[in-house]
Amino acid sequence: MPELPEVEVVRRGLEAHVVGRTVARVDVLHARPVRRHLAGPDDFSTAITGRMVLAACRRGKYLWLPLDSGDALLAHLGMSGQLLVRPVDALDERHLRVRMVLDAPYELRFVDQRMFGGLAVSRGGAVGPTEIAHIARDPMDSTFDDTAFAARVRKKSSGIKRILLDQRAVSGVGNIYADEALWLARLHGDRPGSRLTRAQVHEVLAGIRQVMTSALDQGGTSFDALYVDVNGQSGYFDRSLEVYGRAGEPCRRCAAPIVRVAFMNRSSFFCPRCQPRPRLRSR
DNA sequence: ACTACGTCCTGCTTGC
DNA sequence: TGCAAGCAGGACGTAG
Repeated sequence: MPELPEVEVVRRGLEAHVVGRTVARVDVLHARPVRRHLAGPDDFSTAITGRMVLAACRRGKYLWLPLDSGDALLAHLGMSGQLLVRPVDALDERHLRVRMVLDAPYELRFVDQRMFGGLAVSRGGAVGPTEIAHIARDPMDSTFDDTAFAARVRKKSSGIKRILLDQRAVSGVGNIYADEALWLARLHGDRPGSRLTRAQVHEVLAGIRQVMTSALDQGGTSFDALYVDVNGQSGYFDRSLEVYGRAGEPCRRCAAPIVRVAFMNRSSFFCPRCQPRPRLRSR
C-alpha cells in the first residue's frame, strides 16, 4: 500500500524518465480511474495530448506533473495503483487502465487492480493543484510546522492514530507507517490527541520521520532505469516493519506478543506492553 | 465545527 | 471441489 516513501520513489522515477517528454497519445482503457476528471475521459486525453511534462511533484500521497499548458496531470495511487514506465512493445499489464505514449520508445502506464486510485487533469494546476489544497504538508517537507501540528493535535479529542490518518492534519501517513511510528513513540493509537504532551507529539513526528527515512533508504534504489514501480503486495519496504502484520509475534523491544485489533474497517497492530491502551475516562 | 462511519473496487485467502 | 465470506485500505461524502 503506497504511503509517502513509496510515492516518493515513484516521483523520482517520473522525474528521471518522464520529465522533458511529450505525451503523444493517450488511451483511457477504463473510465473509473479518471472519474475525478469530471469533464470525462475524452477531455482528459485531449488535455494532455501534445503536452510536455515540466516536473514531477508530490505532496503527501499525491503526485502531479506540471505541463507546458499550465495544467497538471494529477495522480493518486490509492491502494494498488502503479505508474510504470514501460517499453512500447511490452505486453499490457492485466490491470492496465490508462496508457500515455511518450515521444520515446517507452510509455507511461497507469495500472491499478482495485481502482481506488486515479488520474485527473488539474486546470491551471502547474503552479499547484487547487484540488489538493486541503492536503497538509507532509513531515518530510521543509515547510512542515511541527509546533503548529502539536498544537492542532492537542485540540482534538480523536485518537492519535485517527489524526495521523487524516491527510488534512499531516499527509503521507497511512495505516502501516502510522502503526510503526506509534510503536516507536510507545503510544497507543487510541490515546486522545488532547491528552498527549507536546513532547509526545514530537516523538510521534520523530517516529514518522524515522520510519519514512528508513523506507526511502531501502526503496529509493530498488527500481531499475525504465521501471517506475510501487507494489504494496511484494512490499520491498516490509523488511523493517516492527508491528504491522506481526500479530502474535514477539515485540522486538520487550518480547510481548504483538496484538491486532479492528480499526476503521482495517487493522491496527501494537505492542500491548510498550503501548498500553489509554485508561477509560471515569464517568 | 468537529467527529465518525460507510462506500467504492478487485482478487487472493480462508473456511465450510 | 465449489462457493461465499473475509480481508486488504485511501479518500471522500454524509450523517450525527
